[in-house]
Amino acid sequence: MEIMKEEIKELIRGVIVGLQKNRIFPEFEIPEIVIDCSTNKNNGDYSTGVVLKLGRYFSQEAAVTAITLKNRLAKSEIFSKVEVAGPGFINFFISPKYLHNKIKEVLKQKEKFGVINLGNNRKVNVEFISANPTGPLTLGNGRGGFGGDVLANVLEKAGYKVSREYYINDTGAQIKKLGHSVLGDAEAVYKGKYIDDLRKICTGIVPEQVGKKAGKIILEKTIKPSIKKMGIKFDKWFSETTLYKSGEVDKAIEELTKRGFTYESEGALWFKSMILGDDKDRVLIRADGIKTYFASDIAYLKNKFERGFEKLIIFLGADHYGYVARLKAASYALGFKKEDIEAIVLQLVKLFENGKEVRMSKRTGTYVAMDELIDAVGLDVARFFFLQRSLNTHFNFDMDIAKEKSDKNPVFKVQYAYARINSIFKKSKIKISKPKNLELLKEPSELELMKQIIRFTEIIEDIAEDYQLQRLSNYALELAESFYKFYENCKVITEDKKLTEARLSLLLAAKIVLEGALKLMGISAPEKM
RNA sequence: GCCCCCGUAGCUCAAUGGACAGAGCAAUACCCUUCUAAGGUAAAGAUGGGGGUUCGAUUCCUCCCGGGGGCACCA
Repeated sequence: MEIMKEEIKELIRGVIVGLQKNRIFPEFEIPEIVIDCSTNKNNGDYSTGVVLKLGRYFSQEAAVTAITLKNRLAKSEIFSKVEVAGPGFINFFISPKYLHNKIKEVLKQKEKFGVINLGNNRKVNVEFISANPTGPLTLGNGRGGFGGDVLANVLEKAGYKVSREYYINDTGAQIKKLGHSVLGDAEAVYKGKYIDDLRKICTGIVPEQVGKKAGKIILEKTIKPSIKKMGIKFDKWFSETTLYKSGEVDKAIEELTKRGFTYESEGALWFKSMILGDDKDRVLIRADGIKTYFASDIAYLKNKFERGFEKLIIFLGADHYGYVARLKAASYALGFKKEDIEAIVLQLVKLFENGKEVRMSKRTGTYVAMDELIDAVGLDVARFFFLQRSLNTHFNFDMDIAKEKSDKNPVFKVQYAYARINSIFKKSKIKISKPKNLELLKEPSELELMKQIIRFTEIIEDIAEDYQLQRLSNYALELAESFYKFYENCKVITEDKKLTEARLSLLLAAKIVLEGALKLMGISAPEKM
């Protein structure tokens, strides 16, 4: 299925080329043609300011040039009207006939509607959460969790072959600290009831061993159940320990050395990350012989690329921001491309409860775990709440509002629309499998709903390109709203059998897309509410 | 000191460099003998401040003012 914006883009490009051939337009390299989805209905459904960008190639005013372009474009069946406005915008009004055809496609493709081939089946690895197995998942982990999961869903829909991966830091300093904490000795850092509980099960005297045991229990009994509760399924749980056991860490370090990217200083082995864009060089092997977390991370990076992934998407907490530069440096040093690593940095989630900020820290034992949040507000609300916000802004989560007003949460607005559509189908007792009499749909609210339905593919494309997940929740809300307006203005079940069938056909398309959007977000689509 | 993120309506958040800056919650006035009122309609309400680039800036650059986070032989 072609994306409407792309279709318009190609059309414009073709017309410009034609005008150049006929020497009506001068020769110039055609810039990227940007199609805007108009916010104001008076400005058409879509618009472009491409002529304004071409200004320097024309002696006459932009508006005059735009008119020439417009006259050619107006011949297309896609539009019912094309007009020039303002300084030289070209506004497009999508024709009902075109919309009817698109709705036909939706009914034909059903749940496959929205699938595009942007990814061309390329393998992408999405690594997210990857929280240390030292305690329950926090709201920050939740943000990354939902974000990673939904991005993976969208990328799949956009034609990528996606693998979801969780990296388990099951060795090293954090595990040792966990061991101390469980033992309750002077070097303990983590506190909380779960540590006290672990103390009863994990006995021993060596911190590393106790920590490993405790980490395993936390992973299996706390983290994995939480993730299941969050509605996330990982394709792979990757253990850091295996990188050491297989000798991959040593191999990675060797390779960096072979390529001339390491040096020794003060008894430690350093990686020359500074010449590759990092702030400073980084230690791979400490003076005491212990390899750093960064060393195993490089091995992990290498491992991922060697498994055939063309792109690595990594979700990082804001506190790991500084890590991006060195990861990219390492990937370059190993002969991979920096651009193939895409780091998504999550800004912090702050929690407010009873009007006050709750400082979240595993170390002090004061935090609200993801589990508690889901128990309090439900998975659908939790997901929507997180997904509405851009990942790179600070996010204040107000527990009081989430709890109190949960029945007014926008997610219900979307689900309610879905439930209502179902209700209408139930009442109508008419089964629609093929589109019928679509040409009868010409009310403004009907046309608007159709336009909204068709935008789904654009949303998929946009997100697959810029990873701005909040587009999806916004879209779902807009689609729901279009449905409500249709619902208010157009009665579906009437004496007019043909019109009833036409409107049911439209509703079926709306249902398919609404369900598709909710599914991408991992939110349920209830038959009734 | 250096680096990153943020500052938009009373609150929480949107807005691939485009036209009149959108939602939800809160507040105002209407609409249930009508396919589910968790809905609709009407009105009200915002880009921290100064420069700059541009035909056009919430968006890009710069300075300032606020808030947050990084700058380990920790992970």
